[in-house]
Amino acid sequence: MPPHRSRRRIPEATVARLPVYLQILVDQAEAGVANISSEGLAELAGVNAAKVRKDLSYLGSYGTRGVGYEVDYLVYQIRRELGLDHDWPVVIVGAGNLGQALAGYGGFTERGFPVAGIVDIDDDKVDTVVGGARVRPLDELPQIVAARNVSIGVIATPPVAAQDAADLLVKAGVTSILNFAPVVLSVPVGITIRKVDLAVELQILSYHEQRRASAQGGQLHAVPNEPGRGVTA
Amino acid sequence: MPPHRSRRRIPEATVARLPVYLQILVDQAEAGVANISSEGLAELAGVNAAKVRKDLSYLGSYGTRGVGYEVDYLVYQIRRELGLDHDWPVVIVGAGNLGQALAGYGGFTERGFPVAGIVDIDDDKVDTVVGGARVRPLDELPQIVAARNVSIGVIATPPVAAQDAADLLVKAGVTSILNFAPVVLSVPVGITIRKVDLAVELQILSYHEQRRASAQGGQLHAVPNEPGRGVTA
DNA sequence: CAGTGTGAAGTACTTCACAGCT
DNA sequence: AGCTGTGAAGTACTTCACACTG
Repeated sequence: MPPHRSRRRIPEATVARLPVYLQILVDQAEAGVANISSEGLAELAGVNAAKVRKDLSYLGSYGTRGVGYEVDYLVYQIRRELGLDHDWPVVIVGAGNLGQALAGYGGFTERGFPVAGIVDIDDDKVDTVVGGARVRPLDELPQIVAARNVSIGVIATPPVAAQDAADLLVKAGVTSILNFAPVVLSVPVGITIRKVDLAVELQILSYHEQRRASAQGGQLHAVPNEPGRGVTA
Repeated sequence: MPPHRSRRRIPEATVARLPVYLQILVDQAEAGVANISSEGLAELAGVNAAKVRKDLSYLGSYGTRGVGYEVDYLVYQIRRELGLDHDWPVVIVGAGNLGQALAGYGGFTERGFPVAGIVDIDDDKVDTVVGGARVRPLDELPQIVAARNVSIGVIATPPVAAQDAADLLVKAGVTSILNFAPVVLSVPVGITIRKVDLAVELQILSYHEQRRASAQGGQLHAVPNEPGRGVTA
């Protein structure tokens, strides 16, 4: 089998786990580990070894029977499959609390997602500097997207402004959106959306706490590991 | 059927959607809408009507055939099922960029998760005030948890400190953790963990962008709506 | 007769278990 | 002998379709 950029579709559940494996493999490589078995990787990722093997099998046959996987090569293949062989500049809409924290969070740039710009509708926020980026007015969004060839937008606005932000991002040419506002966005077919709602996460924890509290006999229930949610409209 | 706090297990996928329905229903109630059909709610939530009906059926038979659901009553029932009939104070570990943004984000308190405290190991951060909360030293964590009866902890530390933070939270008596650090935590059985990894979200988007770019013929693929990931160790 | 509640069918993902390679 | 890669079995979730009810 030639080294191929695999064209078979990879299950979403697997796509959501590949970044986790990648992170672990990079750490292992830094620690000087050259090879790893599906069982070793599974242990570190907190999943079942069969799942690791099946997940990796979607990339191709990159393991060696009797031995395991070469860490560096796996890193390379996962990166390629995820499209991480080049940077993806992102534009952030909304320079409030969260927008500022995101812009200032070094982890983005470090992991291949440099902040191409951050915009806000509020003139008072424009020209303030957050995390090395100067906040630009909202109407410069199209220029930023065009100039830096941005295809990923991040919405960090208040809920009421989120749909407008989405519309503007799409109009500017962005094709993927990460939405932190607690609203359901509607976008044209072909635009990929992911939503991160912090309150929803806490509410799910609350559900489990509440069950725990009312579980007479106190027998504990296992909640399975589960991947991400995504939408391509 | 008596108004019951349902004891049947609700599928995780449903639990992850209930907060979304809840948000929409609260908005609708505020807009003066008294009744809503599964189809109407589905539309607003961006899901299939059958899914809405099945999800709601896990709570009990709270609809009226031929009419739909009474908004206020549904809000009440979902709140109860999610354990949102009282507040859940949370403690935040790590007062960096993200920790500060979370503490300052009014949405938490507003949605039933007041910040009982924020702690940091760094003395330079201690006593600074973020979002109305004064940062306390890490070793006060147990007192905060005990005093405010906190059962949910939020980890907003750098990756290397996250496992320590988790251990301390568990030792202090926290039983649910929302982890923003990009590491896999290991915790005792019975502790519920949810992880939010911003870089992972972007990498998933990157995958779809990358596929989009290399899709000869450009036929578009629909990525299904998918709920959250959770772990109870 | 509109719209819920739900068995049954369909789909997606997980796990098992083992053949096959090194 | 050990560990991958994968059909097949198992489980979880989604969607259909329709009986039933207000």
